[in-house]
Amino acid sequence: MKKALVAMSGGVDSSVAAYLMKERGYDIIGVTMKLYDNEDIHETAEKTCCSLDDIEDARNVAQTLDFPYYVFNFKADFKHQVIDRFIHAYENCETPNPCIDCNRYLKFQELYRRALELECEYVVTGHYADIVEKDGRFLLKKAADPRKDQSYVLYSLTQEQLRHTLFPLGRLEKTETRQIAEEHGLINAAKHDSQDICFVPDGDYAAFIEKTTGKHYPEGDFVDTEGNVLGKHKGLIHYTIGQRKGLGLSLPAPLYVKEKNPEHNQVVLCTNDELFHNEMDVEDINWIMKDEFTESFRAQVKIRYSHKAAPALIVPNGKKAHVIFDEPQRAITAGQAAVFYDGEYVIGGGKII
RNA sequence: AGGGCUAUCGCCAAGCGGUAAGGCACAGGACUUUGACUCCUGCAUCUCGUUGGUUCGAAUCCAACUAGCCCUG
Repeated sequence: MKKALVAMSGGVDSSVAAYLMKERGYDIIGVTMKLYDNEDIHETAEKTCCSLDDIEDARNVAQTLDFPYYVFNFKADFKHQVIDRFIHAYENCETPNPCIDCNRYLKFQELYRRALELECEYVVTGHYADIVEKDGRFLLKKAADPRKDQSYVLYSLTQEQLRHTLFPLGRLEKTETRQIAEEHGLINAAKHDSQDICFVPDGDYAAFIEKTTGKHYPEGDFVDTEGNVLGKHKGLIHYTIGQRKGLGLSLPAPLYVKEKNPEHNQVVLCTNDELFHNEMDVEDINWIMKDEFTESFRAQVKIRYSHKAAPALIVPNGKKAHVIFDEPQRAITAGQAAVFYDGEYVIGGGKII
């Protein structure tokens, strides 16, 4: 019997993933990755992802479905691979996507390694995405439910990882997932979807960074594109490209963050129209469809999780690429992931510079 | 010291005698496995600098006062 390790967050999705694996006849082990303690994230209440409640939910599901369940301590890896990268990105005036790092370094790297140690052939998660094999190559494909598709956050998966990963929910609609959970008496059938950064439950990521590093990020000037000072900002880490809310400025019209200037510790503001650009550079690309691309090609490109993929010309150069959109895109932001699609398939993706 | 102008929500700003537009900011919610964006709702009523007056009725007219700005000496 094939063995699989199911990553369980305590939510509905991964619980149903476990159920489906069991139904397909796999010998499964459920695992929750303990990513941090509440004191690590400056919280006292137990109401965050991977909290005791979530672990209890996952354990409960494992009991209901009758398979072994463990909690693995990934605190050190999470700190090193996710939180530290998150903080460094903001300190470098980039805007990180920690979920992507968590997938890349924890779920499909560290957890996969542990799976091998446990002689599991597969790592299973509750992501909404699909993996198909074509001519010996494993391709990452969008989920059937376009509203839940998570292929964007999985672009970093290598051939070896894709070969050893299963996404049982890839062909399901979210409503079907909840229905299955309900039908089989899973305790979290009605549990709300997770959202926000799991280690910043109150959403105030800047406060999290300041508490964690103990640093103070100095105040500076808001300036317009002409260099006129418009007011004081609270420190560069508080802002990201395209941001409107929280500037605290009252002006005749809304202004948005155009760019951050670390040399002068300034935040440059502009109108919405001035946020659109049609070119960008991407680095650290993981190519999925082929080992490498040498010719320019056309693709649809997503520049943030909830972005409608936009048509563009990709000019590859090894692990980097220059991207030229047909139509200018709003607030192209360094640090965010750019993922290239060929229809339903992920061609590859990398980090916007 | 004279002369002129202006005083409406935290900021900007409509209103010109008939019973307080709008924008920004802010708050809450929706959306969302990232940050954002977006959308919805709320946000001046012993109220329109103060005090009086005219009027059926005043933020809107009149007077005085107060404050700020400008000009002249």
